[in-house]
Amino acid sequence: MENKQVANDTASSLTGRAGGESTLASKYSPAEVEGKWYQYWLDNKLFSSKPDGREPYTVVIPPPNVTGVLHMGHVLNETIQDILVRHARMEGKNACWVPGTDHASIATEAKVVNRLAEQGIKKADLTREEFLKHAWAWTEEHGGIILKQLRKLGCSCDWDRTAFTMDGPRSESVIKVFVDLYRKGLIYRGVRMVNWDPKALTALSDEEVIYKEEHTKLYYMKYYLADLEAPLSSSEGDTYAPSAANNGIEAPSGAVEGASMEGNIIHKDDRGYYAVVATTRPETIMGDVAMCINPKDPKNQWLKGRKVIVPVVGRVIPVIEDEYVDIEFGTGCLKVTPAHDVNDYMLGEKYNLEAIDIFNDDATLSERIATAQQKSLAETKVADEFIIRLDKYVGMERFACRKQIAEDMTAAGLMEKIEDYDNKIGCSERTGVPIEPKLSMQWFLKMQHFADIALDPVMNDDIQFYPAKYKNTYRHWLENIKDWCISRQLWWGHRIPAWYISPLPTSPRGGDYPWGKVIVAENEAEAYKLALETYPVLKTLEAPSGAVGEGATSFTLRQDEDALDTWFSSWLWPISLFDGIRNPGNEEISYYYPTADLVTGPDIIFFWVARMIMAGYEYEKKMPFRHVYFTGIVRDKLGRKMSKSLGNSPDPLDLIDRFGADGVRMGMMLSAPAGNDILFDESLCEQGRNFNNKIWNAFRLVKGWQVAEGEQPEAAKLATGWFAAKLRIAAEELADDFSKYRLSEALMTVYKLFWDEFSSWYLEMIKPAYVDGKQQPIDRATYDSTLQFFEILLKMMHPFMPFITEELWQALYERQPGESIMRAELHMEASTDYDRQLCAAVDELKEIVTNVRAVRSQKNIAPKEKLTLEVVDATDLRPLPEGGVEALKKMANLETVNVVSEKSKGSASFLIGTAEYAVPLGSLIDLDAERQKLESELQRLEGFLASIQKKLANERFVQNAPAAVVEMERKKQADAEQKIASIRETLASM
RNA sequence: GUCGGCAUAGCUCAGCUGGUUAGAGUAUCACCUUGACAUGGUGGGGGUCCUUGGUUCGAGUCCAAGUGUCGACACCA
Repeated sequence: MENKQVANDTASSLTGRAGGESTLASKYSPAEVEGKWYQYWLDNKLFSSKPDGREPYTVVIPPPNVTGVLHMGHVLNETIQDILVRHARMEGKNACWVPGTDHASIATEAKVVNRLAEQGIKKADLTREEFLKHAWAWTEEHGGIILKQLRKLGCSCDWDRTAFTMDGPRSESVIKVFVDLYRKGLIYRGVRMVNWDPKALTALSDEEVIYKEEHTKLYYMKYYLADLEAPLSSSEGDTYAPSAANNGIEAPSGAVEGASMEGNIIHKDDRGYYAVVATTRPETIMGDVAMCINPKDPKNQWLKGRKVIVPVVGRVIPVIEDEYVDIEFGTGCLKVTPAHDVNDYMLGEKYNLEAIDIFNDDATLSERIATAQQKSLAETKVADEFIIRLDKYVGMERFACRKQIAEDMTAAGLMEKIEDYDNKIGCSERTGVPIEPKLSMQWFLKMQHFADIALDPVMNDDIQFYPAKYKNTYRHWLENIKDWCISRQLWWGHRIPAWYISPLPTSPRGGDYPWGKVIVAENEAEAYKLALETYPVLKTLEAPSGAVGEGATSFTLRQDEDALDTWFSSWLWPISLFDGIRNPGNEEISYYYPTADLVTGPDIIFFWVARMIMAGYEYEKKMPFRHVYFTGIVRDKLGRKMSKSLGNSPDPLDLIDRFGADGVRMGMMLSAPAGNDILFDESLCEQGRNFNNKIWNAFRLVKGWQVAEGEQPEAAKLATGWFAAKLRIAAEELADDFSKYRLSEALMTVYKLFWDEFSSWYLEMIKPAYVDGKQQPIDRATYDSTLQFFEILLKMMHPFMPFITEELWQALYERQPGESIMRAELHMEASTDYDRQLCAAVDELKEIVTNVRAVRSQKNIAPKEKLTLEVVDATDLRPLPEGGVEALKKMANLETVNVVSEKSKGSASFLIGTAEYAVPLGSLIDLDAERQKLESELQRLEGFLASIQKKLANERFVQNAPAAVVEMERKKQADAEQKIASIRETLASM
């Protein structure tokens, strides 16, 4: 409490200060500053955007799940967006960052179901309306927490535009699009094999299935020949090839004519001949309707045309032949279960096989298995030894059943063997449970049309991907596109706008009436109208008493129960946010669309990115965004994915408390090279916080100075000229980094610019001296320049660190109410050749200073002790820029800088380029150490020279290399020779 | 299995169309409680640029093969 009071005073005393003595705390305290400025930005509507004459810069947020909480992945993603948005805003663009949340159909519904379960309520006991009431309550309770958290991070979203994928305008847009696509013939309904999530009880799209490696078993089961009368071979043994060489062991009689018995692998035991089928899912034998072999499989020729008995079940099934079967896998015998495997389904279609669905929706065993068994046993006589009554499995969970049936089969002698097997199992992305392929009636979107319109713009870089490698992934998906299953057996989501025409109890039945026909329309009234138009026969029916409205007739409409896949709303996001679906061509969509940059993870390139591109071209005839920046996955510093179970995922809000939002943002960006995974390390946030502190203290220094009118010192004149040049050059580097989305490099550029160039060099060069323990005032010109530089630096840093830069920007000069660094534009002049020369000259000065400091360090000379510097063998000080001598004296703490023809005895010398400098050390000199140092330098130079000479001695180099390169080598040679001579001379004189 | 990315200092990464004996940040070591900042200052050490071959006057950079690693996609009854 007390602490806070002090800090508040600090903050308020800061604002409006114009010079004078500093009472600022020596440590920057972000907690006292960040909330204040965020509120200020909100109060002054600084995030808000309206269409105007400026160039728009639009970003739509990848909407986080409405009930989600902020995690490190969000921090990365949103920080990048905020940096881009703030940068664009400061370029003078009309930046608009639209926030919002996603209803996340399946995830949210699962959460609501769980919560209801905790209260002892089952979803099945609720009506749709009741359930939705709970879901909305949950959404309102937890919804938007994440948006609040984004404010802590400093995100400059236009909050007035906050949208939700299930709010009014977005929902209407979704429905409109569904109807439109249906009418275009791109949406259809049909029974297909889909990915069924038995926990969520819904179908999923192919993209929602993730494959997991698992250690399972491969079960080898015996399928006995149904022709029990076939004569057994006279020989013993399980496996043999009945060739002449094998003592004429006979194959079972009745083989298909012409089938070669050569190389067959035949099994038999005392029950008879059998085929072996390998499967990972023995429980699915209950749905077996055929066995399939490859007609070209030499080891299974003997099975051609036969019938086999499904073990346990006792059903007699045919052996069919199809080249789909892999001869090499298992035994080459495939059991065909059309209801429970995608490929088997295809075989079933091809050979007109029955599909026996053995599971209930929750993947427990259905009663149907028992009924089917009874039916087939009634048709065929199968000995009891092959059969187990299936009643015992009814209601059993699928994995329990698998275990049980394997045990039972082993006990009954129906199992040949069981092997360990590594398998990849398709699991639900959301619930994690293994997917059950299931035949069901679903809605699909035809994708070929969309793939056709969405491929080229990415491949020819109308839409640019960063990094570009994801173009390949994108192309691969589009070139192998499959139809999109868009219906979900869920309630939380956009309900499919399809109605089925149903008779009333009083309605006549019969072929003329369209009972069960589907009508797709935006709402029920429309559907009603459309039904009557489409099926005029409905008009002939008498309206029951009490029916109202024109054309009211004796039928009813029953709406489809299913909801749409969440992504069916997300794919419209860049359009629906500006109401482009409901109001095509409105002012907002015309102005803000296409958006500029999309920042998202590569994991949703198909779910979302590709589909937005499709919708964009379908509905706006234009790309939805110009650039896509794919972030990496945030991992811990050991490279592991962040996960709750590992406990290696820090809470972003906790990090913000400890390091400040600016510090966390910086920590994140320091480790975030575009496109690579991010190895997040808390110590980077610490580095960020330290940088904030550095900025803060530089500010304390500058604002603590007394200003006096007076001559500008030579050193300061040089420093201000140099730093102005440095800023111009840095601005160009920054612009280049931004244009390539190299944000961590841009950050590193400003980091070094501020810390090294500004704080360590510039401020030290201009800092007024202390005389008699009192700091001297600074001259007006230098002070003014310094404040200007500081302001430019703050602007450059603002996108990365919005809070501290606002705090200091406000305090740097007198500001008007409502003004903000956010809206302060940063326009820099182009750098010149002169700038570069000046920087090179100052770099040389810096090198001299560094060398003198090194001499001090090596000789243990206190920084306070003044030294002399000799410029050896020069006629004057011309190599140094104007003011350079003064700057040198100040930075290296030199008494004098002398031009000498020969350096003093007992001095430490060094070379900068070809110029030699010496620091006389008198008795402090350690000649041996000095000699050693020079000799190692000499050795290095000689090696260097040798390599150059070798190059130049090579005729082909001199002939083939560009003249400029050869010239450069010659210069290097001359320089090296000169340096060597100079060192030799020194050594000789020692 | 197919395709793609990556491999450079202890760590994380730059290094662009080949052309100084390879750079940054961080870590580390030594020294420094100076008057903005010890969340600091100054200085130092640290590399077989994964391996092998090739192209070239010249390769961290281009090509090929291999190894390791990460990812996408496909199949696996």
